[in-house]
Amino acid sequence: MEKDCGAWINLLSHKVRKRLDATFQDLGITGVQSRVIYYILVHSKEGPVFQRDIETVFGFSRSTVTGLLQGMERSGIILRESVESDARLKRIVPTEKAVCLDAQVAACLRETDRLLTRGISSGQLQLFKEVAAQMMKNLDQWDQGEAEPHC
Amino acid sequence: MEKDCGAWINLLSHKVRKRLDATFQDLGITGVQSRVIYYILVHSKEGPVFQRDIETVFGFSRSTVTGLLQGMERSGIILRESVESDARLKRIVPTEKAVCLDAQVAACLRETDRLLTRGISSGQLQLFKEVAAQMMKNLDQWDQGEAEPHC
DNA sequence: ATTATATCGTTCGTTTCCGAACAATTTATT
DNA sequence: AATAAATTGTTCGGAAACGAACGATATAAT
Repeated sequence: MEKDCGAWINLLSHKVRKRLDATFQDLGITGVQSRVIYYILVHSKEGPVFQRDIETVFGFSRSTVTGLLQGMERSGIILRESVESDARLKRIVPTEKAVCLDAQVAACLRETDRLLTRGISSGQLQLFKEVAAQMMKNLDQWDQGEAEPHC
Repeated sequence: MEKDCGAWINLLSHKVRKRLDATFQDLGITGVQSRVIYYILVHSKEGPVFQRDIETVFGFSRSTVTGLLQGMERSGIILRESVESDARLKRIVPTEKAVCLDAQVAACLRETDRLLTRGISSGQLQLFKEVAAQMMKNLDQWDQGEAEPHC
């Protein structure tokens, strides 16, 4: 029985998350949180980061982002501040605690990526990313269209 | 900012699941359930299927499989029967309802895979799978070893 | 035979994810 | 100016995933 592409991707994704969770357990944050906090740390230097940025960058749904950030606020690694210029928005701000984790988080993410791509040439990796990008495009196109006939 | 491999994979995985969920909504089953029921339908012809088979094939944890199958039993697409020869095991049996869905499920899974791989040559796809396999091996190796230094 | 070990499934609490329905606010239309 | 439409975030219920701790059973070791 041939395993389809989706199954491959799902399985791989689980394993990656599992590894990330284990890696960051000592730091008191989860794998997904590590990615989000890293993004916030990097981009809040350049300008304000809002919830909807997390949505678009990570491809999470609105409600997912809400829950995720609530958890992170509870853990004390971010704050969510109201914005005067637009009352709908909330600015995501990293706390002291998050800034302290910065170097460690970055190192862990790099290390995990190194492990993941062990034994894979940069050329192969490049093609892998290209294929992944194409797949993403395919799914997004369908998502936009939405009107395609169900099978 | 370079997006790391894990992020790519996670994002892609979500989108695939989303698409599968939407596709199977009309049939009253979820995306993951569709994969599992397909596996069961195919393999229960050859011999009994137990929960642990689902574990190994899909890479899910024990508790995940329990919950998944409980949901499927509640939906009436499978039964879980005790086995006389070994009281620990439970045989997973597809119901009438599941058998009726067989062709549709198979078609939907194929269709989703077709959409996913649109615009990707079979050579590229082959390499994609090889890279994914290597990544899986890398993660499994670490999982076995476990003793590697945390970053 | 008894004890130890391994296997299989359940339960519990938690995180991660979604869609749908909602409220509040901003922007566009007219 | 008033109404319509779009954007942002929340809440709710549920599915999908995990680890840890547990009980029951089967197999191995002594």
